[in-house]
Amino acid sequence: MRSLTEKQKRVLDFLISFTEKNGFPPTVREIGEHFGFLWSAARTHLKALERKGVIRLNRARSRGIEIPGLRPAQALRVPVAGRIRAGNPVLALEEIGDQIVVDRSLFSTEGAFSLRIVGDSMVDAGILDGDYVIVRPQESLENGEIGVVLLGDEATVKRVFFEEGAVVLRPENRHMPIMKYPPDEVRMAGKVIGVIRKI
Amino acid sequence: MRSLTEKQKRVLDFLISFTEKNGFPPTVREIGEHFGFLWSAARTHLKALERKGVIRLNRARSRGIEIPGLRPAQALRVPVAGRIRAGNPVLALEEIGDQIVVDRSLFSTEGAFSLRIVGDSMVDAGILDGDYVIVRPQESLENGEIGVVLLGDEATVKRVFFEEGAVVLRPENRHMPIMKYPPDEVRMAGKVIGVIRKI
DNA sequence: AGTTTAGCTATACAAATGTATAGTAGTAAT
DNA sequence: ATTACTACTATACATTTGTATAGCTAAACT
Repeated sequence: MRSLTEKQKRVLDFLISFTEKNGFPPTVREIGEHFGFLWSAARTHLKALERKGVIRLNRARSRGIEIPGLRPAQALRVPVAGRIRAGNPVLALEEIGDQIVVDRSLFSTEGAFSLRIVGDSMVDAGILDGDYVIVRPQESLENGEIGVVLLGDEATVKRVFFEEGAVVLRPENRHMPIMKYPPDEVRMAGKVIGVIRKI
Repeated sequence: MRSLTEKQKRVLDFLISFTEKNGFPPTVREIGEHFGFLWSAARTHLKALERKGVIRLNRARSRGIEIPGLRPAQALRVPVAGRIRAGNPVLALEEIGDQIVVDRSLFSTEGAFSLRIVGDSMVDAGILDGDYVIVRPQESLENGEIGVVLLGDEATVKRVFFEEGAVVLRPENRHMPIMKYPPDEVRMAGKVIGVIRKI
């Protein structure tokens, strides 16, 4: 494949960023408008890019530009739960207000959900008030992992240890007390696999 | 809003699943083909759904069905810089190894980039070793903000204060010393606007 | 000097897609 | 029974979008 000209590179970059932003490729006229020229010029660029093998033009459909190297769904959509209800057998996420997009290469779990942290109980683990935690739903935790635990209908994020006859919930905050519960009073909702903070 | 009929629900479900799968909504003819009827029937359904307030029909563009609540692709791709060079007038990101996808509703800045944190100098601000910080490029910082600072070609994340004749870089770690530099030895690369951690 | 190529304007036309209207049949509500 | 609505067929037409062709200019190449 012959190398691209500067202009062709810029057009290709626009195709990629437009597609990633909108989820679908631009029309020839949108390309022209963006660069300030007519669609026929855009069309010529597209045909040059196709001739050089970096895109494919899918006739017989509008917005039919295909970019082989472009990984399509790099984004995973995660619901932000306002409440979690301990349904049976599965947990029910309630008051889903929003969805946030996370990177599949970082958080690949289908079915993951998110919670907004309220309070300072985990500051020593780098989880601050207002942070989003990404949670992989699972019914059990390893000793010492940070997880989402249900106490009745209350969901809380703590570091979890298992002792004989007790589940120990340890806040990561020197000023807060460790709590112990009988195993039948707590239920694991999932493991915290990530943190996202907006400053 | 009046409730939807069974058929209208099925059409709406198809709109949603098609859009999530493909990234863009179907055409009226694709809807008709899927259900086995003509496009004019699909069109009537769409108008009924619009009348009932669950979708909007964006005239003046093809595939113009908008489903509120279903946001399109909210993904912003952010490069992860391995090095930052203090070019003039702009900074040069070097050794870009990867790109991560972040949520536009959280981090909307075009031109943002990301750095991988090495070390524990910011643990008390909830920024741990291995975290990604999202950075909005800017040449100056407000007093007390967390920013990316260039000392020569070395990039470091610190909380920044300005005193007379000195720039103060304060690590968020009790065991590390505060550093002061003459203003002409440091250069601001950007403000830390977010943190992403994979556990 | 002549030729090719990139990069554009201008315009025409074709195909895809959206929109509207007329009509039929069935169902539900008043 | 009448009205309104759903759910479709059939068809016409408007708009958007893709494609092609004929230029024109500048730069690069032979």
